[in-house]
Amino acid sequence: MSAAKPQPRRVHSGNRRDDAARLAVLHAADDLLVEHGFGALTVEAIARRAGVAKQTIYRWWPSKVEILLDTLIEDSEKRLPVPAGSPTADSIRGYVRGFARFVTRDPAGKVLLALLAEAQHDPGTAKSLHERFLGPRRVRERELLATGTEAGEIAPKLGPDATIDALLGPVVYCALTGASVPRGLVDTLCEDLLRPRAD
Amino acid sequence: MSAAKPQPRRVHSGNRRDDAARLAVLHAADDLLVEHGFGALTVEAIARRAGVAKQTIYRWWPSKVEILLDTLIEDSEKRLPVPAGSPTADSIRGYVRGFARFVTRDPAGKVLLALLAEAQHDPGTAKSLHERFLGPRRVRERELLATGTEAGEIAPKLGPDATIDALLGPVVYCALTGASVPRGLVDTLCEDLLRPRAD
Amino acid sequence: MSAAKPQPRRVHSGNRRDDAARLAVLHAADDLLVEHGFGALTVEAIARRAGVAKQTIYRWWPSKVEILLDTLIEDSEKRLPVPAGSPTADSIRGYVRGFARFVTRDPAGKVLLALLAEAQHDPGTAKSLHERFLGPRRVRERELLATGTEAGEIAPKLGPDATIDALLGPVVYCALTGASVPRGLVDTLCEDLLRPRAD
Amino acid sequence: MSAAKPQPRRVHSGNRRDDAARLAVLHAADDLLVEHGFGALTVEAIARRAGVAKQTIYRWWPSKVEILLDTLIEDSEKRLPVPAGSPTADSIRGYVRGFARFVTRDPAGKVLLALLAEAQHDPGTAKSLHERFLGPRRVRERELLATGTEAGEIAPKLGPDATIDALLGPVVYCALTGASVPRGLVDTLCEDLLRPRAD
DNA sequence: TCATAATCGAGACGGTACGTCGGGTCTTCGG
DNA sequence: CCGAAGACCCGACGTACCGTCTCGATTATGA
Repeated sequence: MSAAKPQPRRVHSGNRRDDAARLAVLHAADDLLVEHGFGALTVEAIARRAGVAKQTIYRWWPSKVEILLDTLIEDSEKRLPVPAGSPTADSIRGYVRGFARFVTRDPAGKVLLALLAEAQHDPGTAKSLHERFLGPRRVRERELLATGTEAGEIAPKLGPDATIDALLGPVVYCALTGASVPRGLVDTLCEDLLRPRAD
Repeated sequence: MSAAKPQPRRVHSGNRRDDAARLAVLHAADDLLVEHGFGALTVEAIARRAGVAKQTIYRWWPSKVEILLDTLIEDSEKRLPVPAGSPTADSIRGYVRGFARFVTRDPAGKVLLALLAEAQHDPGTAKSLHERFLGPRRVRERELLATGTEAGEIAPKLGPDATIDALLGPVVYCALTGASVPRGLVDTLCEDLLRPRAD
Repeated sequence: MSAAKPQPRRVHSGNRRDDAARLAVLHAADDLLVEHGFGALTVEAIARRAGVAKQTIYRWWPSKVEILLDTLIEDSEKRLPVPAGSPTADSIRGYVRGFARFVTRDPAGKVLLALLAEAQHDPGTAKSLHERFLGPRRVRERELLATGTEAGEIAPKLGPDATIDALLGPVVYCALTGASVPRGLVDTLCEDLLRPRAD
Repeated sequence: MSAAKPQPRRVHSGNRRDDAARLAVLHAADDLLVEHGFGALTVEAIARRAGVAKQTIYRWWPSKVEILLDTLIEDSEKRLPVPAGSPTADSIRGYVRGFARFVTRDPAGKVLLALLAEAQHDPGTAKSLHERFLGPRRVRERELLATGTEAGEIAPKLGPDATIDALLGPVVYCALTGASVPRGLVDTLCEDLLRPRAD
């Protein structure tokens, strides 16, 4: 590091999309959200922080919401995968517990909350969030329940969507209100909703 | 010269706060939110629509969020009161059903969703929402459960906050994702959570 | 002074115009102009400083300019009277010297400069300034020259208005540009313009 | 679809300053001053009239005063240059006459009067006006007198600054009071002040 | 080999809304 | 009726971002 070169200025890759710029944007967005909240998440601030021109952002993302969706999708697939294969009652309960942890403690969970919030303010966000995150994930969650039911691991008394809403809803609501998820809540719901009465 | 009086100009009340202006602001905010969404809810737009000077808004409300809170508090007390007196299992279930209707179909419910959303973006909103709406209402909801439990009407298996989160959370989550509350969801939850297994 | 009475609140006189309020306004205007410049001279600031309601100002003065004109007229008649009676060449020169002092050093002179300036920005000010100050004073100055000429004290080579403009103009210009009046300027002009060449 | 191109929208020049915007601002300011006076000369009005964003004005000018100074400097150098080279008594008198015309009849002269006025209200304006207009011009005027004196064309009886103030002051004063410069005033002053007594 | 084409940083541009300030009008209330 | 107080509508202030644009430089590609 020489003092004579204060800005080593990341060199870009010519003709092709610059992946370094892409990552810089994603991380800048993530960091700004976590550090200063959604209010500080302006395109200008992201560009500043990422050391990127605004135009570079607008070239690749239609809005800051899509940036957040990109990070959310990547992170959630790493840190909160929907269990595949043949689930057990335990693994399903584990997923709900993981969801609670994700949404209340993981920085990436803040991104989901922020997008869920922004979706209330802007229909375009709602559409994107459903198409790119909520919808696909819900499909896999339904498969999870279906496979578990077929295998006799669980016997939900409600329909699949109702069951999922009943399990995840309280967790999300707690996160949105800044509360921690009360101890026992997830387990009780899993027992009540996934086991038949005559268990 | 008579026709040259183009400004009938609402007359205001001198030294005291002008209640007509107050109501005009509240209604304008409500209308704008319902008609064009939170994104269009700027102080300038409210002022324009209400026929009021911006300064009059800033004089009485620190932010547009407080305007919405004012309307939410007024409306929710009219349209979704927490049952007082001695509750029955039925009246408690009725409250949860009413909550579902409020939050998915009542225009005033949109205000709650918008504020819950904005609270994710701005800590000040979160604070106000808790202090002025969520907190006081939660107090009354806890009393509802406590009275019902003492009277032997219900026997919740979870703690009061967990019970309330488990009942209202799914409803709020459905509303936030734009889904309607699945038929049977509320009833099933009430049965499971408010009655002991061996009922 | 008792701590229990923080505002001794000047008592007003009921039915008649309150002269204390009138003076408080005039002094407040004067003080604000001298201390913080014309930019700080708002009606609100005058009212604050004078401990007077805005309406009291608007009731008696059509604008802050008229307030300044009131003080200017009062002060200039005290501190820079146009010599009356039978003038000598010396007394005329003394008047011009006095004018220079007034306009460059006397705080009341700042009021004249401010009004002359404001007259460039606002035709109403120009009108008032002429009607209430410049015009009447010019009348007396012309009389001064006329009487002096008749008495043989002076023999102006230019017409009366031209002479006055030529004598006072440089002084005003110096004041406006923040310069002091160069030594010898006034005397030389008086000699050249009031005495015939072959004197 | 072809006629659907309603925005011909002046195209701007990318990374560099848009000269069209610069000129639009200068002309808008000039026009507003002449048409509606300094009172109507708000940044918002200039922006509106010039078809320019407010930010574009604030980007390049610290205040509306500097806009006026820009136009004044440009215009005065075109329409009222200080004679260069070797002056004659006639060319010097011609300059003073030109100054009188400029300040009483040329729209650009109104800009000078407005700035001189605003300088009374605001020290920053005074500073700028001196540094960018009055000072440099005064330097050239002193050179004019010095050169003329050396050449024997004139023999001022007063110092250079006093001479200039005595020549221009009356003209400016007449302009400020809305009067026309009395016939003979300029010529008489030039004769008296630029020629030695024993002429 | 070298023109072409796409990307990048930079940042000017026309806009909209922000929250504040002062202007001038009005009404209430106490003396 | 006067004066203090202060709410009201209005419009300008100077700032922050929006999303679009043009620039000049950089670099991989293919004629």
